[in-house]
Amino acid sequence: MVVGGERQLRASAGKKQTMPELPEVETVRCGLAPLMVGQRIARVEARRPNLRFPLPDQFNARTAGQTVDSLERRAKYLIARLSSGDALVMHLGMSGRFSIAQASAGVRRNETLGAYIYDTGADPKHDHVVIHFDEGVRVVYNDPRRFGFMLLIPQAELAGHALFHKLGVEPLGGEMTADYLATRARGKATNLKSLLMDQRVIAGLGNIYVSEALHRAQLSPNRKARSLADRRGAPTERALRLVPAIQSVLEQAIRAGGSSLRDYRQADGSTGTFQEAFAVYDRAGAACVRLGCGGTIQHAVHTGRSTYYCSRCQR
DNA sequence: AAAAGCCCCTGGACGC
DNA sequence: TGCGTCCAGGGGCTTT
Repeated sequence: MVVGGERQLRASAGKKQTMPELPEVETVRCGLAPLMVGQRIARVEARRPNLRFPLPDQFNARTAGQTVDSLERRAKYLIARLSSGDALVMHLGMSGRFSIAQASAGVRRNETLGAYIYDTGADPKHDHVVIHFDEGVRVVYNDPRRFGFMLLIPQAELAGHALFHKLGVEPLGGEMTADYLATRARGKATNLKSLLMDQRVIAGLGNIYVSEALHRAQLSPNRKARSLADRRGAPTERALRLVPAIQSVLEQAIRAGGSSLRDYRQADGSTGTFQEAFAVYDRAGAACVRLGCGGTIQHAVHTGRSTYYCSRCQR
């Protein structure tokens, strides 16, 4: 696998790219963690001054020589805790991706590299940040649209930071109960799609998985959010259906390695496969896959985002 | 305060 | 084939 000293797969899937949501970010985390955690950063190379936000002041000075103590995920953020006490917070935005390269010929292959390789087939001109590790591994951040960002935040300030302090529950963390959803939805005039997209309510859901979860729960995206609660604020049967629908779709997507079509390649060169299991996303005009439904997938727009749903079985 | 709209950015799809 | 136009969207910010 080590070819010409550069170990970097470059291939393209030739498919439409989708954005990273929770399952994709979790897939990235699982792939990067064995390469980064416990390793010492040799230097960080910022090839441009900013992504969505300016890259951190003294980026290299504050990271070089630091060890990565852990790599965590919160919502769609990756958080690398450094031995300095800082946290490197990374967000992939719409088009962010990581690839991994080994520095030079003759470097003993790091066996953990076999776990996941993210190759992107991405244009190197969008390789904006390169993290060089002592062992010769490079973690390369590529982001054509530059909606992603990286920030250095003292770990002690993470919880209170504007990015995090308003975030809602993790959908897979055990706090997302029907009672919780009912409490947060009670009295809300907005539609169900917008409620589920609201990161202050549930952290990490995005456009694809909201559509998929609503189909799984047989709930219309147009339904009023408040219909998840009854008059006394107790969860309705709809809220009880929604919880396992959200969780199962996310768990299935994580098991499939995410669904981002061109990204997050695994060691054998395969991509995430969950897009093959989409029931509604990007399927406008197609037949509903629910057995015996016979409906047709509709396209709609909620708060500026595409929504896909079956108007027959989602009520 | 809640809800909706705007904007950042680039590549890909599409129409002529 | 080339060029223009539109669309994708996470989330911070602004407006209503």
